[in-house]
Amino acid sequence: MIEEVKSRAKSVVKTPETARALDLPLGRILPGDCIAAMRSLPTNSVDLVFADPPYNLQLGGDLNRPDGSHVDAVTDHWDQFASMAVYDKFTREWLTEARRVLKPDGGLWVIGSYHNIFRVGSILQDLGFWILNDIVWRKNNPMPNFRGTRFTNAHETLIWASMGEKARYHFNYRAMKTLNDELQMRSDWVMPICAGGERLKENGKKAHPTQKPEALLYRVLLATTEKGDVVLDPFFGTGTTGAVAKRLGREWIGCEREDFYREVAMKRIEKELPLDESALTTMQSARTAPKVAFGAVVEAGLIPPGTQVFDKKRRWIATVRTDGSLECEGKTGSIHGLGKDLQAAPSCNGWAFWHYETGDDVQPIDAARQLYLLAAED
Amino acid sequence: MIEEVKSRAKSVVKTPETARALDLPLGRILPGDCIAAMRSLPTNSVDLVFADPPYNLQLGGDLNRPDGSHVDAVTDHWDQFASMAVYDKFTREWLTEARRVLKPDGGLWVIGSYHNIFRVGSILQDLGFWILNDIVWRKNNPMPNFRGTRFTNAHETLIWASMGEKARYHFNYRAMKTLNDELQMRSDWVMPICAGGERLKENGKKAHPTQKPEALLYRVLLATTEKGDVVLDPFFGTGTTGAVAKRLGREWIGCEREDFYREVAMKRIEKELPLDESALTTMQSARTAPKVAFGAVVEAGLIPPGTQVFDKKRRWIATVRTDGSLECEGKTGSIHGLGKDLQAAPSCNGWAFWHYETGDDVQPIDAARQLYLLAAED
DNA sequence: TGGCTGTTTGAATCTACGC
DNA sequence: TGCGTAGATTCAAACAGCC
Repeated sequence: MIEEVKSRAKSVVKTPETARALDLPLGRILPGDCIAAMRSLPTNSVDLVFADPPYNLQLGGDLNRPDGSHVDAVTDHWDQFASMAVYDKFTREWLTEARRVLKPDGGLWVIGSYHNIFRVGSILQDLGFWILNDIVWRKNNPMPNFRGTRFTNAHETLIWASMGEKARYHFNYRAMKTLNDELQMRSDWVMPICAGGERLKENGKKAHPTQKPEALLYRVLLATTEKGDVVLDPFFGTGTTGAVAKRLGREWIGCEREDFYREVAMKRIEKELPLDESALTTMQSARTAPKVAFGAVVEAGLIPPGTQVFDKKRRWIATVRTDGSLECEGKTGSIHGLGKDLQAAPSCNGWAFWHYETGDDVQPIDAARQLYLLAAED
Repeated sequence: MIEEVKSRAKSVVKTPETARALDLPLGRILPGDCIAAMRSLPTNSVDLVFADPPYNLQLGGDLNRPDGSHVDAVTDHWDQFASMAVYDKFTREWLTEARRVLKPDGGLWVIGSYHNIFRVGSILQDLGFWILNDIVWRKNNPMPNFRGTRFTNAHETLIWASMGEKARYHFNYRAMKTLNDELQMRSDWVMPICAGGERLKENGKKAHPTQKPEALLYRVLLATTEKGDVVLDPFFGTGTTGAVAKRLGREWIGCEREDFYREVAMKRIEKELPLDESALTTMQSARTAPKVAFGAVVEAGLIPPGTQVFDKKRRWIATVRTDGSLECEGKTGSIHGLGKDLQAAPSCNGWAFWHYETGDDVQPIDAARQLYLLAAED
């Protein structure tokens, strides 16, 4: 049996029931300003924040300088500076609320372009968030630069951060590797822009100018949340985050000030169907890094007690014992520990270090672990 | 003293003579701290600043690969800063000097990673620079994430900025489009890291831990400078900027406080040969570069009829025919079409797929296309 | 010489858990 | 919260060496 992953999955804690006990407005879009809306949420209650903040400076209504004076024309350098200060203040405020609402092991994602992402990145670092990666969404079909004055702006940037340098966070390494054809998922993601049937339209016009592709949210949520986690999107728009969260069995909360977007989003999410339990469970088991004890592989008879295992160059030959430990030249230990000791190395991955004979072939004992995993799925 | 800028090309203004009249230390590496060194340069005198500042990596303990080998990390003293505030102050100071030294129509490039680029981007915006693009250097061979804790950090970010929102700047749109097979050059550039023969070594050890690939500087300088322009690199290191500038007929000035790096850089740049006049003229020509048919390359004798071309692994060897088509195992077709058919692939870039022998070297046939383009116009 | 195999290496904020 | 220990973890490209 695959042993339960206790700490990372935290399946006990992360149930919708727990979330509801905190009186979270799950599956709802809070109206009004997102900063005020987030203030109504309890502290340490949310597992992930995904934010797609505006980066034009029209933050609704007139612009005001930090001292309250009115900014009338964004033309001269002072006014650029003033409007930038307004944007920074707004950014600091919503990030501060996001930080309060997040659990200590929660995650933060923000997407932006060169107009705003440097402001956002600096401010979230100043607030104590710890950047884990910056991700580049490389667009397959970007808008060309019609005037030929710059490089075609063919990407957007996402920042993924934890609550602090020492904070825990969730990363489903295996799921990402599986998604990427058994190679580590990289920091550059190639995806088309949102178009075609996925693009929401009302009366033939696109409902939202910057609707994000569902594939983007799919990867974000699969990588950094568990089933049942609560995802908050402070700039909900037409609800891509909510739609994908519902599909993947995650709980969601949105904030959106525009009535029209809230209506479109609710209509959209109602139509969304969650993947059924078995699909999610399969995904879950594929995702939670299946820790297999070598002892279980021995127990299953894939590498019986007494088998000789050896390093690639056969400098050391060890004997497998009933409890899954190894014995070599009078020393004993786990597959990792003994490999480490014999080589006098700082560390050793026993699965890759030790080999065994399979018929006419020699393979790392990791091959037996793979067989074990295949058998365990049925 | 500086003449008014009238046109984009400004070939009359941008001569080394003008620069020398300003007493610029062209072709020299200024020792000591770059901020002090830049203070010795006249105001409004430089056309481009390319900066590869310390990233402030803030690494933890040692890191080993899964095979137990040790990762040679960037632990040099020049990358250590006491705090983010100290790093910000340093960044503001060198950017301020860069701004003073730059001409009103000058350009600024900075390269960094998520550790520092958000600080740099924010500060340069605060100083009045106007971001024109952020460019993503997507590495096709990055270092993996050995512990499986995050996404593979597979890119670095460059910021390209002008002196202000209304400032003029230089962008060689046509040269970029030609370089990109007649498609607009995008904001994501795929290039390998600096390795192999290009990587400078002293006594068998790498001379500099973070040497940048010449291809990167080549594209930067070709895109945003003219022949004869003055390029300043405040973090010169082993002189990639200087080497490529010299090759492309640009003037250069470096700042570098480490004696060892200065020595290595000067030795390197002395060996560098400038491209000849006709090649440079072609490169900055604003005239429409024709899309090159492989047949034209054959016709020009760069790859004569009868030449054997082959894929990198030499699975297929084809013969070049007079009309620029290929023949292999009884099949014929264009460089793209035959490559596609042989591999049973959905598409194939024949310029990159087929290779040929050049003296003692093997190169993609695209190299011949580049030669053709250089020679095509006087 | 050539093909094959094994080794080395690169801007990296790189573990989890129990006591 | 700090420390000790068990356990898990890599991709592409350039070289070097060997047959």
